[in-house]
Amino acid sequence: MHMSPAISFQTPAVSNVPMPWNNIESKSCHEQKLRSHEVLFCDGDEAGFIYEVVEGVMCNYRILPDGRRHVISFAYPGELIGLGHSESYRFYCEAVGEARVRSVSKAALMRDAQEHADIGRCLFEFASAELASMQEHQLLLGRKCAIEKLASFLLALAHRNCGDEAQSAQFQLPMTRSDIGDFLGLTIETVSRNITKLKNMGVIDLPQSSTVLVRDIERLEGLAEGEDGAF
Amino acid sequence: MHMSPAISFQTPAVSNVPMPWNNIESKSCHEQKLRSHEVLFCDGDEAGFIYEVVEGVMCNYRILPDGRRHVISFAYPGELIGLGHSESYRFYCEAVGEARVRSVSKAALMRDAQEHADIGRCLFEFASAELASMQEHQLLLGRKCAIEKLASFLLALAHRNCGDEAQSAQFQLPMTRSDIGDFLGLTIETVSRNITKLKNMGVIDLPQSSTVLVRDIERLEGLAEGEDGAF
DNA sequence: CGTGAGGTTGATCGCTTTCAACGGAGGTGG
DNA sequence: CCACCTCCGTTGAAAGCGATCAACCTCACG
Repeated sequence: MHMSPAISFQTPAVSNVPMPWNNIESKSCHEQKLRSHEVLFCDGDEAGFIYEVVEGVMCNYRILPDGRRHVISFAYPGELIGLGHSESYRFYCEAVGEARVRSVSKAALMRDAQEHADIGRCLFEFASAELASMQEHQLLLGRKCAIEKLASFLLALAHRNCGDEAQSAQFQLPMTRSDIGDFLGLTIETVSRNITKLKNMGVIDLPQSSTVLVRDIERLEGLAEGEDGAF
Repeated sequence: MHMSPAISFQTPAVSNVPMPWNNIESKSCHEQKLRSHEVLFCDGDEAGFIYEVVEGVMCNYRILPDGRRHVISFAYPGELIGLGHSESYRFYCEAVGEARVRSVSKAALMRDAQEHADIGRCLFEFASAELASMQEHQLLLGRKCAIEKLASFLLALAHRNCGDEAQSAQFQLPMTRSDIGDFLGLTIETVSRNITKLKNMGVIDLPQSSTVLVRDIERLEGLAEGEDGAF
């Protein structure tokens, strides 16, 4: 039993177990298709729905008054968006590429949770898993240097896309360098430089700028945890 | 209705509403007293309990293999510790000064949640509120400079200790500069320098090194949000 | 072929860290 | 009672890392 939080992805697994409310609330559930960069909801919008990503990748972000942006998380298929909001959403949510999401009315969900305790429990489990991965991400933001951040990020994507056991993994980076930078607390230039550095070290390869091939996953793991990757 | 998450404290309020399980689970609930720096639980311990802080301040932190430390949150009275863990705790928890906590068996709590939907819902609300404040803290860690971090931190403490409406607020800093640094992603020296800077700017005063008096709360709010405090 | 967005690379700057010394408060023992 | 020690906080000087500014490259698209 492994939960898939929307927030961050230090927790690798993606379970395709159907959500428990699928059977119960199918009538208040409906799917929508999003174009690239289409906005699902804005900071301040009434938070009426919780969303499950069906296909594609969603990006949750906030913007400071002076324009600085912070990407809170990327949400992959099977993950939930919209937990942790009360009356109104506290961040923006948009599609990174084309995407599909399933919306569930929050009111209906809460009503059902009163009768079916396992729904409430399931929501709590999701929220817990999300908390866990956010704690991991806080550590990254507060205490890791640039190359450790990149290594951690790529490692998490490798696990998410290719499973935990894969020795060499190839996957896409659907998001821009700017998205990555705003997620890791870095600038695009620093992201680019350190990806290049990892490539020059032989840890990864970049067939295209949006395709990553992990060559040495153990080394990547070492770097992510801060094993002196100088030279 | 305001929740009090244990994690971070960008959400100011502390409600002293009794937890809903107090009436139901009083038998599996008991209080313990902690000396200064006494450890409540360790990273890896079996996560059998959820704790409510009754008195004092608790500190949740993690340690990287190479010794770097990251403080996830400080928990004040009325707040919960131990949400977001599955089988085992994923961080250390210790008392900042002397403290008292009330422990609730997680198993008993989960069992009761199956029968009383409002308990499950309440836990979910707590977890949601915690998520919200962690998102705020992520923004701080990823995108704010040192003085903005300090201003945000002191502002949050002022609200927590003195209420939202107080014009000038005085409060204690029970934690060390090292704790603050590890919470904000800074070194002790940078913490010290920027507290001094705020003092020299006339925004705060420091009767003792562990007592803060906020002189100009609007200026502090401005700095916390990044209104160019260079001048 | 021109255009524009996204990505890379180089040079320089500045903020935070690092290293180091000092000061004050509290506790202990002579 | 005072010397001494340790822990915590402050301050200074220097170094380093990531940010900033700027140029160039690449690719998709009209």
